[in-house]
Amino acid sequence: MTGKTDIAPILRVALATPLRRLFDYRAPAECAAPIEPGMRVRVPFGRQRLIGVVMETALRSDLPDGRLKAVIEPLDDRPIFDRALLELLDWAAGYYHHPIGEVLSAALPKALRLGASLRAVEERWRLTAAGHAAYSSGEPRRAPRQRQLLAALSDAELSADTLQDRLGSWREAGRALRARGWVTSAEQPLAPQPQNPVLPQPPPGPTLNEEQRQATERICQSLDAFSAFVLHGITGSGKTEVYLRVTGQVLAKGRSALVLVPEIGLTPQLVARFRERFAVGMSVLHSALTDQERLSAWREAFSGQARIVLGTRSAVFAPVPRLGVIIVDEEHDASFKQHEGGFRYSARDLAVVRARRAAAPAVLGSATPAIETLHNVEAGRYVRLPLTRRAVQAAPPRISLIDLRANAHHAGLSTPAVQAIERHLGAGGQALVFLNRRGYAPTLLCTACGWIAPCTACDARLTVHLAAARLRCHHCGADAQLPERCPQCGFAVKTVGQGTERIEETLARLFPGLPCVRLDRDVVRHRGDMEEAMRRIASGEGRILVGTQMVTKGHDFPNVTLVVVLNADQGLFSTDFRAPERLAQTIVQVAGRAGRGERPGEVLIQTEFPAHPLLAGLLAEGYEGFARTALRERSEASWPPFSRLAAVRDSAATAEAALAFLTEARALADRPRGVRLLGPVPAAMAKRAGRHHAQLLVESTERARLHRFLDAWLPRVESLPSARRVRWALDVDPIELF
DNA sequence: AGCACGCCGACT
DNA sequence: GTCGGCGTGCTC
Repeated sequence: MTGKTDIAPILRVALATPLRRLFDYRAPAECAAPIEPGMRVRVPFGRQRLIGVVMETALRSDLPDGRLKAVIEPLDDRPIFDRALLELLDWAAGYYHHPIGEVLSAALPKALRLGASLRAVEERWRLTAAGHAAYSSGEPRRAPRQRQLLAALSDAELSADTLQDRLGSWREAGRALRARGWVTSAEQPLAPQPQNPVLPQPPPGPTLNEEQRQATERICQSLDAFSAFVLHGITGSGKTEVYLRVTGQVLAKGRSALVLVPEIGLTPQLVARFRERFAVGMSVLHSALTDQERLSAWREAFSGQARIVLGTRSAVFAPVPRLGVIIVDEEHDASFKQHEGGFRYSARDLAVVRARRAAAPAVLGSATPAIETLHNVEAGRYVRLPLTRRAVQAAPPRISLIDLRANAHHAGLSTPAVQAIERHLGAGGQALVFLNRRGYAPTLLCTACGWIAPCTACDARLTVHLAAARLRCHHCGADAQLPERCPQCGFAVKTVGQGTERIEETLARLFPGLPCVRLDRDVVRHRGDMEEAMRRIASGEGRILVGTQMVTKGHDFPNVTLVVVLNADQGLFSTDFRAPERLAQTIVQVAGRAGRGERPGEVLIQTEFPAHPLLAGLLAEGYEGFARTALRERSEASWPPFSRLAAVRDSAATAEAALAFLTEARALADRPRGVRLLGPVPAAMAKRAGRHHAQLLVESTERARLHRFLDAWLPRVESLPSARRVRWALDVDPIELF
């Protein structure tokens, strides 16, 4: 035993297993430097060797000495998670009742989970003296790949990447030559690449209007302490400019900024705005990166080389030394909530917790803040900073309803809507038609026997994709040929209902010669597709734009003067208490696309229920009026944020098995205090991708009670035999219900 | 989660 | 007679 390891001989290690505890290990016998919390270590675990993270050090273990194993080796010479991040993750593990090892695992890029080095290093290969001798004497004679590798290295040391470029697959040969002692390899730190080396003095940015100035000032007044700000700015009011100004101040103080966005693919404009404004390193983290790209982006953040870290959901865990602000753009967006897999967290909520711990401000920006967020404003926890004026054009769009019961409509388009499109196109504007359903039609029906094309794996109908001549399930991805006759009775089939593909076809027929541009996942599949569509719209080549949810996010269409919402009615009568909020946000967001240029905008919403209070309220009082009503309704019904929810969800091969586990779990909750259990019930679409889903809700008016209950209950639920026969997960603060 | 061990069915 | 099904137990 040497040095400091004597002082703390026990390391408590978090491992990526579903076990809710740490594992004690002896520090390795010989170790150059002490191992601290936050460092990765390789440890023996049963018959496996795993990589874990040291959470704490201790003088002794509760385990008898004989059962303790020693750490194999440390992987880091400094903590991969600094103290603040480690504590945040530990807090998150507690809040979301998820095993700490899996939480830490979710916070690291895959390459680092697998043991990649913290620092950017390069693997350099070179010949040994024996290698040079062997090469000169023409060896090896019968292994051409090895001979090529020797030749490549004969006059220069080369990096693994260079070898890959020159020789293709060379690893096999490399291993063989190393075994013979002819070549060696070593890791060498890579010089940091200079970033934005030639960027001139950043542009000063446009003049702020009074509201933007006040918001910026208010945030910048408290850069050294935690505050949560809600930048509530209508579309086009210049939220981004406020983000940029605040970031500028943070950078000037020598600190760094973390910016979270819902989906990076849809916000290239935001990335571009930051890049062109600041002459500092910037790291962009999102799901479309390869493992290696993600690793380098993470390293840029970790090393402090990147002063702005911009990314999607999991970037909330990115290392940001001297964190000075966290900005969450479009904070209401549901994609900030991870709702699949094991560790289900809200990046927006964690951003606020992280900012508090970093004594830095959190800025939550949205035109349509989440009801929870507005409640936090009312409760005085968050400060609302309103931006009510449009930067470019003063008049907000005029919104009206089209009563589908009183107006003729064909193929989903009412006569007033068609006339409005005609009028706006005639005036030189562009029209945006919004329908949240891709494909040609949602149903294929037999005209004789009434057969409807079903998905065999889901409780859903197959969607007709006419151009591709396919029937597809939008829930499990099932894909079949489009039949011409009913497979049951052989009679003719017809399509029923509207999708974006069909709307595009209808509009092409109604407005011949005026090209449509469609924007949905079927059209925008690859990188660059979006840019191409945007170019066609911006150039005016496309006059009518048809799109799904995709058009509500991020992009500006300056010449669009008319927005038509084809079907606002999905969501008006949902059992999910959050459905109205989502609908209102979608309507306001899509309406915000109209008239962002100099012309005034018009928004038409087609509905069968023009008197519905949600639509009426939204029209009369805008999003804020809606939010007031929604908050009152939630309060009366005691839904979140006036109560706290957690959902246990599971899936199994049969509905019985899925329900059986939850029923047993519920039975384990004897006399729960201040907590209600609701269910279990089958999920809304009970069968999905061949599995049956169900859920059990846990509700309490007090967060602390809910969490105390979960702490006691979950370990018992876990040990149920039936827990091993289903796939289950806990979702704290679930976003979608039933 | 992995990975072992351990007992009961259809097969080279 | 074995290969392999998944039930059960354990991992510092």
